[in-house]
This record gives sequence, C-alpha cells and structure tokens, in this order.
Amino acid sequence: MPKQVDVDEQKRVLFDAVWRLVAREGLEGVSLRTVAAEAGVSMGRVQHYFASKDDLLIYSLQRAYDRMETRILDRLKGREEDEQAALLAILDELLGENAETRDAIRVNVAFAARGQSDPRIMAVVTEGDREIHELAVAVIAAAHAGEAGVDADLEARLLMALASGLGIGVALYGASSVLARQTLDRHLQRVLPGVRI
Amino acid sequence: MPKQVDVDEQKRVLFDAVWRLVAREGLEGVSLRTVAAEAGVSMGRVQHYFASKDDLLIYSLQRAYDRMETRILDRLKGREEDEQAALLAILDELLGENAETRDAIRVNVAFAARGQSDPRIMAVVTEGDREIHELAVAVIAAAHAGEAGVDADLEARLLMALASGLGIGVALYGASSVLARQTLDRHLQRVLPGVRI
DNA sequence: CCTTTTACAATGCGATCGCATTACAACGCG
DNA sequence: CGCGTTGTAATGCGATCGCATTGTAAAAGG
Repeated sequence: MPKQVDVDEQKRVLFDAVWRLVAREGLEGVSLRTVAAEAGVSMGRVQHYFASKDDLLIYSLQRAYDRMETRILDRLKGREEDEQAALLAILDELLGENAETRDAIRVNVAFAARGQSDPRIMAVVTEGDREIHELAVAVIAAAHAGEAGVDADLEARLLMALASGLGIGVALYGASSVLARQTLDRHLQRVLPGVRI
Repeated sequence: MPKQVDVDEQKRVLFDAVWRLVAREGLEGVSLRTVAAEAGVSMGRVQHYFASKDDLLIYSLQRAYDRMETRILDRLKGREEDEQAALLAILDELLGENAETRDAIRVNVAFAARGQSDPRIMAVVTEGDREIHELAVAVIAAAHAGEAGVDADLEARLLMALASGLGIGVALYGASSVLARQTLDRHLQRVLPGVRI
C-alpha cells in the first residue's frame, strides 16, 4: 500500500473551506476553484477527494449537521439524559445567538433552497426533524401531564416553527438575537411553565 | 419620437420569467440567457430594459413584493379598514397555502440569502417589516385592551416569527400546509381570543 | 529493487456566464 | 422624404465554471 494520509482530516479541511465560503458568500460562492483557494490547496486535491461538486456539497451538508449536533451536545455536557435540557439546547441552536450558529442557519437555508430540485439534499436536510419533534412532544406532554386539552403534537410543531422562524429572522433578516431570545422565552413560559425563569 | 412600446409591460414579461425561474430552480437558475429563453425573447431585449443583471434582480424583487401585496389586498376585498382582517390576510400570505404563495416565499428566501452580501437587496427585503409589525401590535393591543401583563410588541414579534417559520417549513422543507394552518390557529386562539373560530 | 497503488498538481476542454459591441428595423418629427 | 431616436437581434470577448486528462512523487508489498 502506498502513501497513507488521514482521509477524514483532508476532507475536513475542505469542508471547513466550504463552510466559510457558504457562510460568507452563500452557496453561489462555492466552486471547486474557490474551495481549493480557500483551503490553500490545489484544485486537483479537491477532485481527488470528491468525485463531483455535488458529492462535495452533500458531504459538507452532512458535516454541517454533525457540527450542529456537536454544539448541542456541548451545551448539554453531562445532562444528556435530561430531555427538557436537551430540547432547550436544540432551541438555543436554532435561535442563532452566536456567529457560528448563524452561519449554520445560513448554510442550512441555502441547502434547503437547493433541495427543492435535488432530492438527495432534501433528504439530508429533513433527516433529523422527526427525532427532534418527538423529543419536543415528550417534553411538552410531560410538562402538561394530567391536563386536558393540550395537544402536545401541535404544541411541539408550534414551538419548533417559532424557534426556526426566530433564528432565520436573526441569521437572514438581521433581527436582534436578544429580542429573539425574549420572544422565545415568552412562549416557553406559556407552553413549558416554570422553565428557565 | 420613435417606436413606442409599453415599457412596464415589457419589464413585466421579463419579471414573470425571472419569477418562474427562481420558483423552479432558485436564484442560481437565473441568467440573462435563461431569462430571455423563458420569456421567449432575445437576450438583447433583456439587456435593453435592464442595464445589468443586478438591476434585473432588484426590479424582480420589488415586483415580487408588489405581487405579495396584491394578493393580500385581494384577500381583503372591501375590508381594507379592518386591521384585524388585514393582519389575518398577511398571515395567510406568510403561511404558503397555495402554490403561488410558496413560490413567493422561496423567491423571498433566495433573495434574503443573497442580501447578506448586497445591501441593496437587504434594504428591499426588510422594507415593509416595520409596517407589518406595527399593524400586528395594534391588533394585539386592541384585543387585550385593559389587560395587564400583555406586551403587544413582544406578542407581535412572536406571531410574525411563528407565521414565517411555518411558511418556510411549508415552502422549503416540505411541511404540510394543513398542519401549518392548524398550528397558527392554535396560537391565534391564545393571542387573539375569539378570532376565526 | 521495483512494481503498483495512492496522492496529489497542472493543464486543457467545452459550456456558460455577464456584458459590450455592432447592425439594423421601426417609427415620429422637421 | 430623410433623419434621428429607440427597440431588438446577433455576435464577440474575457472570465469562470465542472470535469477529464495527464504527469509525477511517494511509499508499501513482492
């Protein structure tokens, strides 16, 4: 066997370049040449690790979700079993309070737009939704145990739509993340009474 | 004076082509050549009416908002003075229940993404926000007149973020518009009691 | 040692991009 | 009737695109 390199590490370097380009200029700023330049490598290297531009984009999208998951788990540090804490960590991620999270939202939306005409992208983009929804249902149902008239499924959809709407407002339309936080907290007071003040 | 044509009509033909292209393939599907082909005219004609591609895009974005406004006013037919009805019509527009509205949302988001690096686009995209927000504040405040503890400003932001989050879910992530409607109605029951059932 | 396989780098190709240029057709005005 | 302005088409240019091709350096296995 010939020269050995860390393939995952090489791919990660290229993904980092894609990430920076998408966050800075949107998906239209990504070309094999710009990715190579941003990563400081030759274009041949990019082609060596990704057979096509689509492969590079799909890989980058999957890594973007990995990165989101990592940030959420970082926030959870040691409370992975606490469903309520997990939901709040996910909401934090959706809200776009720090620059990296806002980048993630922009990357996400850019891919979702392209996903309209590319089923492979759409599949990745909607992959984790069911899991998160079920978590939200569980937490909301637990908070309203014994109460009648609370549709946890509906409330979960409402909460997630609100959070992503707020996050997109922040990341794409320049809204204030402080106001977004206040707005989400107002709703959380209603639907999860007694949580986080 | 030489040959006279209806300039606005000619521009509208080109805008319609841009609209269809963006809705179908996203902003990256728009080029001077594809617009000309979609409109069934020569490329020279496109260049004659728009000095640059950016001009074409800015114009198209503004017309896209005109179209949204027209749809909202259509829904209002004769109840233009009813602030509550106006707000509900705007929410309907944001929710993406019919195909043209979903197109509008996709067009919007595509432009917003590009607006990150183009202040002219961002200005157009955020233009009408203040007006709509103030309308929502007025309606919510009126519905809770005399009550204490209701922050109409906050509730207005919450409502609009929820509606746009739901609409983006429908238009970009393939969510069900029926569920989106139910979800919005659930929230409206809370914040505007006694409205629409 | 030497072959084989991997890891690149460099370059070329055809297509497409935005835009400039050029040519011409059509029509109102002196 | 020219004449000039405007509307429209056609074409060219330089840049950039994704991708294919080619060449080569390096290291593990026979």
